[in-house]
Amino acid sequence: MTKLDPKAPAKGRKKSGRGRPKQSDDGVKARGRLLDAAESLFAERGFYGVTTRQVADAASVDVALIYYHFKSKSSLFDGVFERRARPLVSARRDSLRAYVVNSTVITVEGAIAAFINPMINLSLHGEAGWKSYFALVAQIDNTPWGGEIIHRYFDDNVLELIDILQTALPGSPKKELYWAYNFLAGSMMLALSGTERVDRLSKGLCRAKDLEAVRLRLLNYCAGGFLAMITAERLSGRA
Amino acid sequence: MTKLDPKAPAKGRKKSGRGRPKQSDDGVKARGRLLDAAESLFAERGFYGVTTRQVADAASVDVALIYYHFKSKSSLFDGVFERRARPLVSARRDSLRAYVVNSTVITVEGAIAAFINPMINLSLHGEAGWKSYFALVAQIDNTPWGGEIIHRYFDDNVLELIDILQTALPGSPKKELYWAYNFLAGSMMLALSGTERVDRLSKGLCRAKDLEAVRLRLLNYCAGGFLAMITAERLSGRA
DNA sequence: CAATTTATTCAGCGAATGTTAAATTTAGTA
DNA sequence: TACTAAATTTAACATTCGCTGAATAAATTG
Repeated sequence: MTKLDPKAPAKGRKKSGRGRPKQSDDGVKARGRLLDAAESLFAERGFYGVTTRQVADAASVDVALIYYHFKSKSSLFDGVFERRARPLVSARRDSLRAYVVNSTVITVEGAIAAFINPMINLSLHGEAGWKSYFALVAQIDNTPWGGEIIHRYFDDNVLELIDILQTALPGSPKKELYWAYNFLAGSMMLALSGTERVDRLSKGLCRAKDLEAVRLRLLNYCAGGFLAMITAERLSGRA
Repeated sequence: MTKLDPKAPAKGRKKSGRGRPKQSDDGVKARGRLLDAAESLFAERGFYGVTTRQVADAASVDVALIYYHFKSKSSLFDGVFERRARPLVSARRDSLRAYVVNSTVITVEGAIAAFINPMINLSLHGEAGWKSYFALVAQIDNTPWGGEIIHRYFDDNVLELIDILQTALPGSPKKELYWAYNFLAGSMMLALSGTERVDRLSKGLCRAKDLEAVRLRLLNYCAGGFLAMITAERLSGRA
């Protein structure tokens, strides 16, 4: 296999000395730099593929500081995850509710757009770390142990989406909506993972980083998939 | 976070003693047991989350044997991946070609079915290790470093599928087919990952292990998505 | 100003990691 | 049968791992 080179320790830091640093150190506090570094590294190689020393080096800080600000490697991971989960969940909840309030007709396309647009917008126009964050979420979402984290933070959003979809598709069994959402989630996460599979497959014709291209197509694809699946179920022997 | 407990060393082996074992040892050779154990563990916790000693213990064998049969942990991983990639790629190629040869009309549904059915069939009716294997593929597919492996083994299959889809949708730009495939791949991998996200989300109403339910719905969903995406593109300003 | 709290580095601990050399036992071969 | 090859365990190696206690310096508080 050709896994990422754990890279040279990257010892380019300035470690000014012992003791509490002067306030004007460099604007960003060490705690934040640790979260940023951890986010980026966990997104590249996953939780187990990153050592605390690598995080500390990338943050230009001593390892021990990780155990001061967070109390373990696991808690550092939790910190990374939580930091962006909260605003993301809020943004998505707001987007879904705004759609319901401001629309005269609730459509599948509209509901899905309200669900995925906050993520695409954050990845496109938010702080750079959001891209790493989505790559991290995409990874742990396809992991057995990631389930608890994903559900704890994101299920509320999803259940709200599904309620709205049921308004758009009255009479369709919720079971079908759960299945369809699961397919949507897989597509969306791969699209936001930053893995650039489609670039290589298409020899550069498609570019995964072009999230506007993704937004348009993912919306059409998922809405069409929802409708086709529901229609097929309705035509068959009603489960 | 609540990651999987690396578990007690599971020291339930019988390690018969030093030297080459008698032929009737237990039917399955140690090399195969190592591949099985590694497959299962890598699928649970990923490459970095598993130690060579854990693999050896699960295979009831000494660590050093890993370095005798494979030459490193990385090569063990390669061995795990290759073992099933070859038959899977063959099965899928055969399925796609049989579909083209035996059908009077090529449809999107038919092509997608020919592509996904071999995987679902192997997971449902193949040797138990196939489930672990698909979980592993799902994981590394959403990983930055997994790209090289995924492409090396699976791109041929995908390009063949896309060629067939273009027969079913004459005049549609290949670019759109690459995008649509990418969405399909995300859904399919999450569906085969064994993560049971949908079980928890739906509070047991949907069961991820029911791959017949997945087969039916994934097919309708993806075919509908393909057609809707292509149609939307055709209606808009032709990219 | 003195005392305390906060934020940081230093130095290292014990355990675990990937890996290897050597010994040992059986299978295959001349 | 004697010799070589294959398959396994034993015992270790150097390195890295997550983590901690102590020292130190600045900020805050009274």
